[in-house]
Amino acid sequence: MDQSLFKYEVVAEDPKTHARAGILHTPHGDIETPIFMPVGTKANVKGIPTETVKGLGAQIVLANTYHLAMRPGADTIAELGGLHDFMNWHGPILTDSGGFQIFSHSDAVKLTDEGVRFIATDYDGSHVFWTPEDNMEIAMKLGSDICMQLDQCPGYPATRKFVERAVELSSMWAERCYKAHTRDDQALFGIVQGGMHLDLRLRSLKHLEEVGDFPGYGIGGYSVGEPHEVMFETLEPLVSEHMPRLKPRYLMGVGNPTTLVRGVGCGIDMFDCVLPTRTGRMGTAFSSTGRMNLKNAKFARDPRPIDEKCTCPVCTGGYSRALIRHMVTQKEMLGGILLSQHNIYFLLDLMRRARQAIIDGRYAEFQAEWMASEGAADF
RNA sequence: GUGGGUAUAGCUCAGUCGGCUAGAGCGACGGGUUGUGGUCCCGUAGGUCGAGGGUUCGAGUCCCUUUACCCACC
Repeated sequence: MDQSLFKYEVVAEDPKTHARAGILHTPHGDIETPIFMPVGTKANVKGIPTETVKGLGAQIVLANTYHLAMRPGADTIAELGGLHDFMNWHGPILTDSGGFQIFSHSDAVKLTDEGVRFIATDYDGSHVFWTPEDNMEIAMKLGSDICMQLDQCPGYPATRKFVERAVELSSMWAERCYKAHTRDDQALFGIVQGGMHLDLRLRSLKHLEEVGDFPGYGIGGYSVGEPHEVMFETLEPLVSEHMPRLKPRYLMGVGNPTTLVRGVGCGIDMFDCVLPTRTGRMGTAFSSTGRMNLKNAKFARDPRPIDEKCTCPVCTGGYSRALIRHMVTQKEMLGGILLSQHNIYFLLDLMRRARQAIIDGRYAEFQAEWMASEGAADF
């Protein structure tokens, strides 16, 4: 990999917290951090056209190696010019490896040191065996700007022994991914595991640093069922005291608005989460006054926008709570689409404001204001 | 008018030989969802079993009367 294509610059550091603002360069554009990355697992952010995703302010989107390898297949995408052309998104793309699917499909997965065998029960039930090398080959065919190593993500609760083995396996796979990954215009991030044990987290990080010079680090295995305080007990010291300053830090799969604000305070640069789109499709909206369930009867005759303080296209576009409630309860697809857009904008805007606060040197105040606000109450 | 059928939750319907506090799906109401197995998951409310009488230890269930609706035939 050509490190010069993926330079990470720290633009500002907050004096009182560990928050920092940065720029991550990629071959398809620069990313201003901290950033929220909308999830587009199967080559689209569910329900939202790419130009709209861009219009909401997204700078980078996710896609998923496991799902795209199953359908339509890595060769098909490569033949069509790669993932950017295929999904009609010409900005930066990050692909997850399929490590999370080892966790979420755990009853249809066989894990060995050599690799992972998936039973594709969500497709046609066929059996697929992947080594870390196979996984890198797929990622390189897809051609995302950033790909993630294959890893094992333990759930919660988990025994220390189980988490320890996941760290060992993920470290071994990190080394194999690192050696197999040869594409210059694509960055490979290692992933720190270790569950809720700080010493295992540090061991995992140390392994990765011994493997090679990763251009960035994912932090996986959080938000898998543990209470938020349990997460921050180890996340805060891990990130603020031990992770290299000049590498981007990506907290995988997180999360809700409050966790993002606190995560930035710990020094996290990148987040992704299905929460805004999944809960949006089911009728939930983020707002400055907290979580809203648009299915609630109290919105049936409410002419106001979802969030009166929100400047997103949905809230400024004339869509009332009453209409959105009607669409969601009647299972009209536009309801979930509009809520997904609003929720994505909400997190993107939150991170934009967080970045400005860091640049202004007042992130501690920003975080305190958020934590005291109604918006933080429900999360 | 005659014969037959139906009537149970807001809706569509189960309910065994008469036997515990009458169920389901949908709908309503509320909650959930964290590197997308998601039109998904969990919970709550809601009944004079058309009405009246009878048999029975016990009736949504059996008998009689009655009302409404449906079908067929005059």
